[in-house]
Amino acid sequence: MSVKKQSNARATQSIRSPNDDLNQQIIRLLQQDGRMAFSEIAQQLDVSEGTIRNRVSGLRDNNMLRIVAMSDPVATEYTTDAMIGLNVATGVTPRQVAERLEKNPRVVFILWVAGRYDLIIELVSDDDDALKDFLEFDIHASDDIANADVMPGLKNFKNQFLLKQSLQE
Amino acid sequence: MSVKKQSNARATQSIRSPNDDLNQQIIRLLQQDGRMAFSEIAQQLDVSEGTIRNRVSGLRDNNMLRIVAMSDPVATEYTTDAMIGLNVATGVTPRQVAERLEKNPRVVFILWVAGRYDLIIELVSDDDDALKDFLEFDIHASDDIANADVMPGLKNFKNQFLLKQSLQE
DNA sequence: CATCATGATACGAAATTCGAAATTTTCGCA
DNA sequence: TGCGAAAATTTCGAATTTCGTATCATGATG
Repeated sequence: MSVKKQSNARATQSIRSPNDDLNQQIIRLLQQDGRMAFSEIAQQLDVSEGTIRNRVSGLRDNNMLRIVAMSDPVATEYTTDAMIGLNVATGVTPRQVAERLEKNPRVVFILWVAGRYDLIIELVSDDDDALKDFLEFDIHASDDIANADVMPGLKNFKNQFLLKQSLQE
Repeated sequence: MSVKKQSNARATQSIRSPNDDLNQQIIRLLQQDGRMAFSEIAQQLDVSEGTIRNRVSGLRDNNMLRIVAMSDPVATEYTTDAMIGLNVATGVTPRQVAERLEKNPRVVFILWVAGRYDLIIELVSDDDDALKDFLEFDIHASDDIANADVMPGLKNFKNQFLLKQSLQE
């Protein structure tokens, strides 16, 4: 399957956790069952329960991991969704624009990229005016954006974070 | 009299959902924290712990509820992350391409869009060759893609999980 | 080499979950 | 309206898990 680098004490010194591979394995188990007992995870991964507890709470505190319930109807019904490719105005950094847009709760994803655009963002909402409002107030009303390519979502085929995650069963 | 849509003794009865409002409230709480203790849920909703336990296991058994961990791959792994805008070849539908790419576990997001591209996908991985391999085997080796704009991720400013309910916190 | 910091572990106490039986509620039906 | 069966809820002691905290191991630092 994957590469499985066990003791790669190299650059994987992540944001705030050593031994990243353990975190990945914990996450992998919790992705299958978000309620799996820490003690069982510990047993499967051959470490102590306290370690699992510390790791999980650490990951959660840093918003790197979220354990939530999803009910199929709800999860499948978020739709009005658009990807927007942005080019920032001259003299403005992508970071500055990102920090402004970040505050909008409908913007759920902001990635600084190289290539045709400077930023790619994802906009979701449950009401049809959201896109219009966003364009009006967050894009056109600001002079830090030179160009915005709006690509309305038509159908979401895959989103690792939404259900469907049940693979490998 | 009562409009509540309380116990619709129709087909929904057999599954296991009498008092639907209670299920909704349970789900609402678990959407905020998938690990909330049954006893605490019970306390908040003023029913017994056993009821919560029965409801949750019933919902889960019937695949009406899923409790999973979601991790931000970019935050948890040290990954290369790319957004790729795709245009499908003539005579091919975005759906067909999506169904092919969907199988690749490194593709975590596939959205059919209107606009400059047909599909926008997100690729994550834990090693640097992944992008090259993906382009080689999944893009160039296939004749269903007319164009691919690769935009390597530079920095992820925001990646909020795309759950409707997370908007209302 | 001592010290400090960080993470892992150990362990008793508190809390939670579990299984199963008892109780209550629901609902069809005469 | 009342009865009985089925379903849902509650109860409760035991098993399990989680939690708080102290201790240990490992590096980094001066």
